[in-house]
Amino acid sequence: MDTATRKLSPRALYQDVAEQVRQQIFDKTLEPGSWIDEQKISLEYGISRTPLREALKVLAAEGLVTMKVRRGAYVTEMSRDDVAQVYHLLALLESDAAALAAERATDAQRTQLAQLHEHLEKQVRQRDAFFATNEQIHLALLDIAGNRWSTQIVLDLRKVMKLNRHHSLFKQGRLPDSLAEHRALMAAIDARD
Amino acid sequence: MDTATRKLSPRALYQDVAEQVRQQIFDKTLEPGSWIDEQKISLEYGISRTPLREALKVLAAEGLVTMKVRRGAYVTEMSRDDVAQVYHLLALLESDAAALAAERATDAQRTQLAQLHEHLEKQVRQRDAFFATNEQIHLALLDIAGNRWSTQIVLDLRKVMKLNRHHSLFKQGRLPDSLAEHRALMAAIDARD
DNA sequence: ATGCATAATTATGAATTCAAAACCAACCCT
DNA sequence: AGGGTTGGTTTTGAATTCATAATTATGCAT
Repeated sequence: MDTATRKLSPRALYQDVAEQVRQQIFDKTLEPGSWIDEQKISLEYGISRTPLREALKVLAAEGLVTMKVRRGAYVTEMSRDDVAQVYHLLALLESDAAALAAERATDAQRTQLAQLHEHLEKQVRQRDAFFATNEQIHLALLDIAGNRWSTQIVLDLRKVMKLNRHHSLFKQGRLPDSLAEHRALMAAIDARD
Repeated sequence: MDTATRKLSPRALYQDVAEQVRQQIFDKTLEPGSWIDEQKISLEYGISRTPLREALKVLAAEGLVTMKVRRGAYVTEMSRDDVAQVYHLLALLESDAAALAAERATDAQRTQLAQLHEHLEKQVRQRDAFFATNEQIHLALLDIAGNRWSTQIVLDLRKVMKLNRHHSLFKQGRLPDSLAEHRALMAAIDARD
């Protein structure tokens, strides 16, 4: 990699690589269950295996890949049980964040949430936009709750959720429920409860 | 490292190293806030920097160390806020696990829990033994709840809790509370609620 | 004497090299 | 013909080497 590119990135190479591999996992270029060929990928990116191996350890910690001794890393496969478990966990953590947010939010934060919610209501027909705003709201709630450990865990869990191909279908079916929950949530936040 | 030792360990070297550094962090050989000298430690262990660096990335993912670009890694410092946040999270996750366990536990698992609880009651005067049994019960509950993601997160959070020196004092003051909670919990489990 | 600039040192980040374990296939023996 | 063994190939695991950024120290000028 040329020096000019390096200068512009405040991140270490292995972090960039982790992000690229993460994207390849999300867009299914690297399929769940498939082994990750270190040599092939490092050649592909024009780097050595060292930063790639460090990146793989980061991804393993996030749960996106699984490492087997002397066999290397493969993309994690999510069973139906795994999906249910992670979904349960996300619900638990985000409910907690919402409850804390209802107590602690400042007036400015409340108006911001109200705006996002209003925005959401208008996007019921546009799935992608809806999900994007939905995620924004959830992140805002986490931010207001102010528990950095909780936030980090939710971000990681959302990543592994993206591994599952039934993910969008799953959420799609729950769209009306989601909207109802959000309305109840906004009411609770207004009531500071 | 000699081949005989290697044969016996199914783990990779970086995992062993991660465990050793972890212990050094727990027993305060490596103090919170202090920089980790890669060269020094790799010499100390008689290994190269490569597996140590990989181990540090694992520890960074666990939250035990923090990495700064071009500065290396330092042992994470837990602020009072951090401790409160992690404590809150642990309470949330373990309550959830307990609730699930109350629903799902088999008869065999219930008797096992009852035995552990009985054991605990007898150890009120022995702090160390009490904490050990206490932890056993919590792990058993997580196991019964059967959410591997949740279990992994709790294990990681317990690790970072050990960073804090006020940790044991904190728990000490809560010992009677802890016992009361456990009694309520056992009642709930008996009632399958 | 103090402050800034520059050089030397030190430590991290990455590439390369070396070692060894696992996989695969061909061959031999029963 | 089938199964096991052995040799070769491939890939991972770790050590070593090289490059580069950051820190520290030194010297010069004001």
